[in-house]
This record gives sequence, C-alpha cells and structure tokens, in this order.
Amino acid sequence: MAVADDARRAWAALATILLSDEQHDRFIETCRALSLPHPGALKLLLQLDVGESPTMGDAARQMNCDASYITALVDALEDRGLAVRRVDATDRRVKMVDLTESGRDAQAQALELLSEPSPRMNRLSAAETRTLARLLDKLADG
Amino acid sequence: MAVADDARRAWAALATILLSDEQHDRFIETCRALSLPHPGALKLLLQLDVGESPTMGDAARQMNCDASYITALVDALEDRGLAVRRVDATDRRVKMVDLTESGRDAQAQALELLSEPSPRMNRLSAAETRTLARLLDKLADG
DNA sequence: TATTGTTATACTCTATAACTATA
DNA sequence: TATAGTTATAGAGTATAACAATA
Repeated sequence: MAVADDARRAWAALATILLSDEQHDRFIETCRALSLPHPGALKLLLQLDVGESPTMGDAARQMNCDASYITALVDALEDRGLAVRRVDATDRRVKMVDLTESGRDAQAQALELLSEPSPRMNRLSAAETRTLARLLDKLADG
Repeated sequence: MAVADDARRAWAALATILLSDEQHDRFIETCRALSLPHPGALKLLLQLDVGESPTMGDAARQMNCDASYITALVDALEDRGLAVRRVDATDRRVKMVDLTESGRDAQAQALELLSEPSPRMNRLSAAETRTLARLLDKLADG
C-alpha cells in the first residue's frame, strides 16, 4: 500500500498549497488585471477556445453552475469584447459563445499571470524543478 | 533560464489542477461532512492547533479577513463544540480561540477527506508518485 | 408540451460602519 | 482616548423560480 500512501501524501501537500491562498489571491489579481468583475468570468474565459464554441448550456455544465449565472458571465465577457454570442442557425433557441481575438489575447495574458511561479519554488533544485514540472504536467493534462 | 521555464511550467500545471475545481468541490463536501456552514470555518479549523490558541485578531490576520467575520466563524465552530473562546486573564478585551477535543477529531477527519487523492494520480507510476510526494512536501512545508 | 436562455428575486458569504466593553 | 471584539447592515457572487421564445 506504499503507492496509496505516497499518493495521499502528495495530494495532502497539494491541498495545503491550495489552502495557503496564494493561488486564490493570484486568481483575484488576474481578474482585476483584466477588469473582469466575477472570478467565474475568468474561469469561463480560460475554458473557451477558438473554433470550439460551447453553447450556453454546455458552458453551464462545464462550469458546474446554473445557466442563469452563465448569462451574467457571458454578459461580462461580451461587455469587454472578449467573447460574443452567436445564434445557432438550425435551432434558434441555442446560442454559442465565441472567443474573440481580444478574448484570445486576454486568455494568454491571464495564463501568463497565473503561471508565475510562487517563491516556494526556490526551495527546489534545478533538477527537482524539472522533475516536478514533468510530473505535474502529466496530472494536469486532459 | 531553463530553471525558470520549468518552474513556470510546474506552476501552470498546478493552476490547471486547481482550476479543475476538484479540490474546491472536495472542500465544499468536507464542509458538509462536518456540517460547517462557511468554507471559512473549515479553513479556520484547519489552522487551529492544541496549545497554540490565536486571539480573534490573530486569526483574522492569518485568515486575511475582517475581524467581524472571524466572530461568525468562531461562532460556527463553538456551536458545534469544535472550539471555545477563552478570555485573556491580563487583558479582558482579548479572546483566545481554543481547539477542543472534538475539534481535533474534526480536524483529523477533514484532513483525511482533503488528502484523498484524485483519480488523476493513477497516471503516475509508483516511483513517480513517491517522487511527486517528496517534492510537493518540500513546497507545502512552512 | 419540452427546451434554451433570460429576467427577477432571494440567499450565502464576506466586508464596512457603528457600537460595547475594557484598557 | 485607543483597542478587541461584536452587532447591524450592506455588498458581492451565485442559485432558484418565473418567464419568453423557439422547437
């Protein structure tokens, strides 16, 4: 059961880092930098992709929130020109959310800010840092 | 600059995992399991330690929130018998927050739930899992 | 009649301001 | 008068319920 123990230890450490609020604060700062009012709007922005426009409903499921809130979030993105609604040609009840060019730029800027490593990372050697990056990549993918 | 790149890659992956909401959902579930109404109450509970009772003000600073909210959080913990207020003998304006026996149990239970590894961890080999645990431990400490 | 998205409304979490007790 | 904590109140963020348009 050593693997399970290590896995648990790893996840506990992850939870600790999360609870330290560093990432949470970073997220809030990033919202401000992009003048997005809701944290949810940033999260939605990060989930959009050119050529892969979800419907409002899709977005709600992806974000695990109510459809009415997606309305507010897309309103916020639209107000800032980061996304636009597009009515489905075949079923006019349905609306797609398209990422705009500015939206793509904003996304890149957000990722830049969110990826800024914590000072904690200085505790690791160069080799350790590389190893950690490789392992976390595996976990994050998909 | 390879180290900086690796560090950035690692932190980006961490942000992705965080954004997946797995840990956030876990946190909410843990709140429910302990019937704690506010997420803040769980966070405060996890920061308390036997023999290391912070004052209300200390707790507010640690939690990076307003003193009035600490009042609500400690109320919640007290209602459930997880903590008690104790008036400072020398300055009767000051109150300490003591973790109770039940509080300690609840803490352990919460850590148990929060440390439950994500299915993502199955993507790593036993050796990788061990390495990851070691590296994250280094980051989480302190 | 059922479904997509919106609007109106209410609830939860957190902060600000006014207050009480002690120093 | 200043400080620690509390109470009352207001503000963000999110959900629920009623609604409009389309199917």
